[in-house]
Amino acid sequence: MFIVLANVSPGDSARVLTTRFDDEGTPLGVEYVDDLAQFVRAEERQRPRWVWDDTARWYPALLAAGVRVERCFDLRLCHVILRNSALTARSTLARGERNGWDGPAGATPDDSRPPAAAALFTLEDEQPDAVRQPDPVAEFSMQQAAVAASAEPGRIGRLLAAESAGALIAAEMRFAGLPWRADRHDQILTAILGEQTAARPTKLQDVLDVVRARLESPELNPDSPADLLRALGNAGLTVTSTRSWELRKLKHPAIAPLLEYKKLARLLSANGWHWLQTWVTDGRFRPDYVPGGVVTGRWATSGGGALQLPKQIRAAVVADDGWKLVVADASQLEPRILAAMAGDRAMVAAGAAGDLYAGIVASGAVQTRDQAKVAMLGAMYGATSGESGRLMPRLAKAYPRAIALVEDAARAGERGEIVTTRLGRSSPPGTPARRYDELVSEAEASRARERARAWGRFTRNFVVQGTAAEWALCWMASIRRQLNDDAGGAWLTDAPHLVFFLHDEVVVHCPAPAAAAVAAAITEAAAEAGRLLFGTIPAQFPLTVAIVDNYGEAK
DNA sequence: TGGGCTTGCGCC
DNA sequence: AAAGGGCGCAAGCCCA
Repeated sequence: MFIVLANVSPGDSARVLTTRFDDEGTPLGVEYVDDLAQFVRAEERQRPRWVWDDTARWYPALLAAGVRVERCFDLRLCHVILRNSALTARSTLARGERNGWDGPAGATPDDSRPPAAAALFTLEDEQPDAVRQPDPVAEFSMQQAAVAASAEPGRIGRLLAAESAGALIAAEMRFAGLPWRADRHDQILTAILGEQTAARPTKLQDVLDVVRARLESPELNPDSPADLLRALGNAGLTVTSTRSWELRKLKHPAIAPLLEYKKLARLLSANGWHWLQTWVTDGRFRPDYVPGGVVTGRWATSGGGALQLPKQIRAAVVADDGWKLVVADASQLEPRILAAMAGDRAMVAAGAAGDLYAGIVASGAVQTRDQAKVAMLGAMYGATSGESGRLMPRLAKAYPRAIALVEDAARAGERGEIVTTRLGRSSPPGTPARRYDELVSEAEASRARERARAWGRFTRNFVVQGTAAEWALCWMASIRRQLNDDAGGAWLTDAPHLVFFLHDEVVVHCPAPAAAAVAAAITEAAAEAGRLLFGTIPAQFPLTVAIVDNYGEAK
């Protein structure tokens, strides 16, 4: 059963119109609801799929009221997938004009945004009302039709379910928060940066003093690339940028302290006391996850930089008393995804024993594990030069199917074609290839070729990164389902629950006695995700699982 | 003063 | 060692 939720009017957020459908899409009736939380709680016993325009708009209030939902269908996220997918390209939805459902999250149809702003999200002026108040029931029907008419309804349907489950998880993780000990964080900062002072923390100031002395630039602002470049030049050091890896090549007594300064300054500005004060409250870090925020299907975050949490401060993530953190990450996920989706039996076999890179070495394709890693990264990112570029042909010889898959994706992108992940997420349209001899100058033709190659590198990576993101969504959805099944009706934060997600890594916060069972569930979920995406292909997705008191202990 | 751009670097 | 994919954020810079 599906239950579609819609606001009755823009000005009345309390009253909700609910429309019920059976599994075949037959409407069963409508009902007005004034206490949504109570309604949802009661209906959950029948395990409906809740259909709404935007999980981030509906679910936080339900969670705050103590209500969880098991399944949902996020119309906005699903619309974007169906709009672009090659599997639904002929659907009415994909062929229709862009409308309010194509707008960014937050520009929801019936929020209080003034008409002028809403109009920014449509290309058509004649239907502003339709844009501001699109009908979720009509949209839902259109999406169901698009899936049903798809050449691969199973795949695209699985993707929509996984994407929607991700939206639920994102809201729940924000609600629960990542356990964060401000006192530990402060200790880490003080140990590395020194005591907080009005100007710079003491250790940061000390190392800056050394840099200024050795460059004989007492006024140097090290945070200004231009100023730093000037000072380096005055000291006889010729560099074109102030990037760390560039500076590392230089021989000069100022370089070591300068690199040290950069490292400390980065910690201070990105995750220092100011960050702590801004993002951590009541012992929890609550980042704003944005499911589907990256074109490849990866999540993004908005504010707090949760996906860039430096290893230096992860020790501040501490389980509550009597609780543990179960930290799991998928080893070498992207190359394994590539092997599986290409059906490259040799590469799948190379990963079967545990370390994929060691397996590649054992096959004789390259000499060392480092070479295997660099060559694989080059294959997935499109390296053209350096060691990575040189090793690629050897990889192509040993694993022709895997390499052909990424090469084909790159060529398609260069021609301006779209590429598609395992479950059916397609890349945005590129620029159609132009005939270079039509361009007026060789310089212009050269720029056009480079643009095409760059887009090819993007599409090459898209199929791998995007399919890995699908695997991760399925993995996480399975973890959530198992944890929920095992919770015995306990509230979200009273039982094991997901608290963090980082592309190929999850953290579950759980009572200590449950940790071993949680680890087993996470492991089982990885196998299930592999089956969901790749069926009987015997690809392994091994995990590194750690049961720890703080995140810093994991790896 | 504030918006938009660039630079550099953290994560995968 | 430093070429190749995807991001977000802070600070400096530039200009209105």
